[in-house]
Amino acid sequence: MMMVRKSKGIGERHQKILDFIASYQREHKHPPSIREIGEYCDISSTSVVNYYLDQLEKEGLLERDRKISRGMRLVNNSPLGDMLRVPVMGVIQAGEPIPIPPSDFNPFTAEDTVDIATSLMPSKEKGKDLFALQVQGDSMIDAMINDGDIVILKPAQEARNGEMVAVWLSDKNETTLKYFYKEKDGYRLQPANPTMKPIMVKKSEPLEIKGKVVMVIRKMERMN
Amino acid sequence: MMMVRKSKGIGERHQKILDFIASYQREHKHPPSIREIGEYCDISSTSVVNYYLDQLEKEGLLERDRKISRGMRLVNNSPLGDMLRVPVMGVIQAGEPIPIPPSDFNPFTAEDTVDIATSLMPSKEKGKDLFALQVQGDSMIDAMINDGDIVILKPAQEARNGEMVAVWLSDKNETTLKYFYKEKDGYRLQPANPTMKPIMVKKSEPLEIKGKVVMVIRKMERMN
DNA sequence: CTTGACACAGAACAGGCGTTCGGTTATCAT
DNA sequence: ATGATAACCGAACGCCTGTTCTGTGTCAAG
Repeated sequence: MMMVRKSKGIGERHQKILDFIASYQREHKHPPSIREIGEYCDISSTSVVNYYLDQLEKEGLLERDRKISRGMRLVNNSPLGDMLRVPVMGVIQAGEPIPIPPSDFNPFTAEDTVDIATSLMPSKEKGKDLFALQVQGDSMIDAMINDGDIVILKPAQEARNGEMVAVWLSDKNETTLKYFYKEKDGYRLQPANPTMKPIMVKKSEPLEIKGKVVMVIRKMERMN
Repeated sequence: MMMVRKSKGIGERHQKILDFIASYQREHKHPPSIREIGEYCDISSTSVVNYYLDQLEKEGLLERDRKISRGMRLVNNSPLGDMLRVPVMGVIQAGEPIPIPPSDFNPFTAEDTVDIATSLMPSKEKGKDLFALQVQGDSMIDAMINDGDIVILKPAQEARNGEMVAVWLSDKNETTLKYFYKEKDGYRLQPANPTMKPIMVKKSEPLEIKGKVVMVIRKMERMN
């Protein structure tokens, strides 16, 4: 019996071909040939595979370089995207100042870095001046940040309401991560955990904003 | 006159070939053929290109799939490009079951995905069966996981002590993320936040482990 | 000077691989 | 019934492409 597609949309077999191309590309680092597609999809004739590839191309899901071996590529997502290399400047912990990179710092020569896909980065923080810190200790726990977490920061001296910032309270000799709110009589540092009380800082008290938190990454690595 | 290489290291021509392969790959999304390399590098014989490619392969700068058209790939610098594409299967929230991908699921054709650099992945969880869920609501707050966070999970039906797991408590109709500990009389589900009390589950009560949490990602996106 | 390693050229061979074309079967509207 | 169309098969054709083999000129060591 025949398939029931009748010219509109994408059928099961089209999908299977797309899946195969993607996984083959992933595994072999180059696209499959028409005959390899046919073998995987139980299509005995190369002309039928060609027939389907033509349709996929018309649907805009595939690009083809005719006459070139394996000259096809999936056109939707860009699997080989770019990523940012963010330098890990050190650790952040209560009672210690926050290390800040010098302006001429080159992330590619840094010893310790983390790679972040640009597709993961919020908004337009794609600038290259980002830096990362590893959290040490449980002191940030009211910011929903655990021991060992990696926080990615964008250097900043001021912040808008609702942004999470890294602040240095010099009189308390304390480093902390909190949501930042400006109020009439000073600043409110709101923990991320809503069950916890905010810290109120008067205008007279010193408060240095060191950076805005852009992202938090927690790796769950346990034992062996 | 001849080139002056004499068997050791990489010469000017090797470098030109590597550069060409890289730029050709960027432009065409697939590697060049031997003859195309020859044309660009002013090498009239395919055997000479092959000769150079062999050397590059011996140097470990190139990999080749013999007999396969354009079956070569640069192996050296991968500061950019080595990432996992993890499908976002849906949301996780209290009172809802956890969506689990079918075994034949292909992440590369998924509509919603997140890209994670393999360098960020813990241990050897580099398998392709990972999936991601977006946290909805504050119910996971005692697991140090906030509304909007992305959790990356590895499918699992059982866990070892100390691992963070996604569990489905069918009698309480509740989904939750907790650290897992097996004890004499049942299981202890320990919140990540040490100021909070654990949940004790008796052996008689139903407890379904759905997956182990491998990573948590929090994007701090605020206003515009 | 001889020898051998090295860096090439060129041609021929053999598979790989996309393309094309003539047929076949099933479904469906006319 | 009949023609149109979609979904196939198989084989042949021919370019694409990697491989291999023979040969040539250079250069340094013995």
